[in-house]
Amino acid sequence: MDALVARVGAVRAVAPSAGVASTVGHSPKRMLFLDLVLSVFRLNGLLVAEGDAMTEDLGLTSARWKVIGVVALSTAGLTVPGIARVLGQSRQAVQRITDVMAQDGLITYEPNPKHKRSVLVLLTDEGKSAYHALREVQDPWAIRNTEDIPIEELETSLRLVRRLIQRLDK
Amino acid sequence: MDALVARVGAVRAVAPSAGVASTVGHSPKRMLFLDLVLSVFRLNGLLVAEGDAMTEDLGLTSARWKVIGVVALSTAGLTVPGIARVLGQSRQAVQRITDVMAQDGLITYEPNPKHKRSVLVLLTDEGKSAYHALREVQDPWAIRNTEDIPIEELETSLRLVRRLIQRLDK
DNA sequence: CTGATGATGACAGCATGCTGACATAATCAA
DNA sequence: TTGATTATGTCAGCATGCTGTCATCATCAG
Repeated sequence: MDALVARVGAVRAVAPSAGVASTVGHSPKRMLFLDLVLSVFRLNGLLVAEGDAMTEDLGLTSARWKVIGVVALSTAGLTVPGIARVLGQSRQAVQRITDVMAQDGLITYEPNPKHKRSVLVLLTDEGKSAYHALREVQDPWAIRNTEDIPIEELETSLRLVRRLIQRLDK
Repeated sequence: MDALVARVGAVRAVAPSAGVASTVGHSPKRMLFLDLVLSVFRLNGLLVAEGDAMTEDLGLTSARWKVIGVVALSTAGLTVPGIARVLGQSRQAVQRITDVMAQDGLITYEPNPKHKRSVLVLLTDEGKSAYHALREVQDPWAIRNTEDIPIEELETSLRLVRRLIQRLDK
């Protein structure tokens, strides 16, 4: 909570008389959690912006970044609802992205031997090229952002986030 | 990366022949980080949905949830750009939310003695009532989601997320 | 084999958040 | 004080993601 209060208080430059309400009775865990929730909101926005900036020279966006990453990890293609399930998004949202990516020649819709209607999404040569170019920007970015962070902290945080995901996803 | 690969692999129910590409040469930290990034995207979506569900009976939404929480923490009001700075969002996005909240009688725009144009956002009685009702749902929710999580893990994760925010916010 | 159930495609509407642009007010340095 | 810079209000357009709806295809129990 301390940091949350500090953030509100820090805005006093604009409204100098603004103080901070009492936080008596707030349990530490609850405050930590609520602060974490707000921080996740904030980090999400920054990551989207970061993804957009990092991929704009490649004809990509943060939304395409998510999709191309998932498709690149599959060897035999994924259906649109399948990509959506991996990303935890609606199939309609993914469909909108893949449709534009297909128009731009990054992916192709190939017949699915296992399903007549639900085609498979595959990277075109151009898509693979974009993915490789993406990796050359994304990997140094990932390394740069973790080089001073102990691996134990990354593991702990990832585990916690996953735990929350699992709990909220029911 | 293991979990990422697992998630892609798990979708084989739809495209049964889909395998997983090689991940040789991927450093553990980088994979952890990229997995964390995707997980933050996912958690963000779930938290937005959770906020919407948790507040829908109160005339709120997840977006109003963020705003009302920040305003409630201030004693003398905040300007719209001030709220935006706390939340790390654009002032235009916040303005849109506060305008509707003002129409709904949850907040009022009061004259700012420190600034002629930039008015202060304050909770109305109805807004305070909504906030208290919100707390009665939000606090048990926060406790429920942290009761089996060690406080050290919450602290570590929050610190890591903040670190990333600070780094990406430049 | 058949009917019920679930999955998918396609279209629509909506909420949220972003950027750009412009005019005006506020602030600060010269 | 003046001029430049910054902050704010306002309007617009756009991207992303959600839900709802409906028709059609797939799957499975009976």
